[in-house]
Amino acid sequence: MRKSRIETAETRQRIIDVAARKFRLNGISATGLTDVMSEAGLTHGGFYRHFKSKDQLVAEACAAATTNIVAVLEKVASESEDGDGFQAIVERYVSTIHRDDVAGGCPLAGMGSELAHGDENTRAAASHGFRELVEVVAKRLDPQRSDSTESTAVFAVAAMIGAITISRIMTDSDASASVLNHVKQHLDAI
Amino acid sequence: MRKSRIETAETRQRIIDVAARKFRLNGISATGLTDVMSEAGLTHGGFYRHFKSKDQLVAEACAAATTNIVAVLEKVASESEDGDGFQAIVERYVSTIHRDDVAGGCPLAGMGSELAHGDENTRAAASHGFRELVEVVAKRLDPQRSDSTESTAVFAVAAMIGAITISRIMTDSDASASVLNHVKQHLDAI
DNA sequence: TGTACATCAGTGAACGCGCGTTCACTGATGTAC
DNA sequence: TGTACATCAGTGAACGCGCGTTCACTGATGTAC
Repeated sequence: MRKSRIETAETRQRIIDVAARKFRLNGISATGLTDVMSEAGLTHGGFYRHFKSKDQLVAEACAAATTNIVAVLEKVASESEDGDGFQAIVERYVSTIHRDDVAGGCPLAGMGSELAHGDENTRAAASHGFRELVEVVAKRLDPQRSDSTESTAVFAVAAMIGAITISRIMTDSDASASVLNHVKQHLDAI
Repeated sequence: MRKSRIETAETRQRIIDVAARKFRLNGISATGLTDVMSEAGLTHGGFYRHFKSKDQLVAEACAAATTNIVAVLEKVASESEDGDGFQAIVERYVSTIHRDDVAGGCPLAGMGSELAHGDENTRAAASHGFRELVEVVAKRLDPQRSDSTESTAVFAVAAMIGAITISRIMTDSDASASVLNHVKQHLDAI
């Protein structure tokens, strides 16, 4: 039954990707390893050939998810034809598309409150993700970065994360979209 | 063993209060009914004399927690001696004190991502809490409220919730406090 | 106001279930000669 | 390059445990006369 090194690496990556989606979609505590493994096409017993604990998977899934959202925003910004790219980032992040794509969205919004209860490595991965997010935004706010650019970027990212978190809680879909629009408008005015 | 109507009502309230604290501190999924009941001084079997399910408790605990944070901010604003009260609200909400008081803090920050997975009643309670929060802030931004005041308040509350969420995730305590300070400064400038 | 009975808050055991984790086993892959 | 053996990815059963929920029972409270 042994698999080749390439297959093993692919399997490991597949587990991380599935976990990253499930944790965001249903929550970390609410997602079982059996769920993750079966969606990755495996039985749960093999999990510990790849990770030493669920906590380790959580940390790696968090890192993978942050890397992904940062790459998406980087791409969106660099492809934007007019402006500095900041507006394009906001347009993408603070949108109903992002709100409705929980499994593929920003992990800081999708599992923010649960990440606060994570272990050291998980919180470190999430912290690093936040810093990268801030950097992407800061770079687009002002290529010659200063302390105040950094500060503005922190503020913007906090508002973006808060907006998506709230928009996913709200029961009224229109009110939810309206929250996103208000936040978008204020961010554009920064 | 039957208790008086007054005692029954007190017990019910005690369960809600304990739950509201535990859910914020450790997360909703991660908190068991046995935990809640034993901290309320009861055995777990009696739970269903007061609530028909855990979901119902989650919804009521969420409502209780939002009512509480709104009252705190209302009080802080009305007691503030200078300014319009908005600054006092920001000072209180976006603080390391709030960051470190997870069990007694804002439920939208403490269990935000988990509330998005809640049932209809839970999400309705959380949505209502958000609207109240926005109203408290809007009232202090401008007593003669307009649509744009409302919009600014939504933006401010989103940033506040995002800031506390992030500050609790970050591993570096100084960096965490610095995020709060940056957000606080930008909100004060609104 | 006093008595007889119904109600029901709280107890503690039990339910089925899924959790994270461990382990003996399998057989294909990787390694050493 | 070919063979012999060690490694180890994945399987499937099992572990102890805590979960949400149910239930028979208890005895003090509430109600009806």
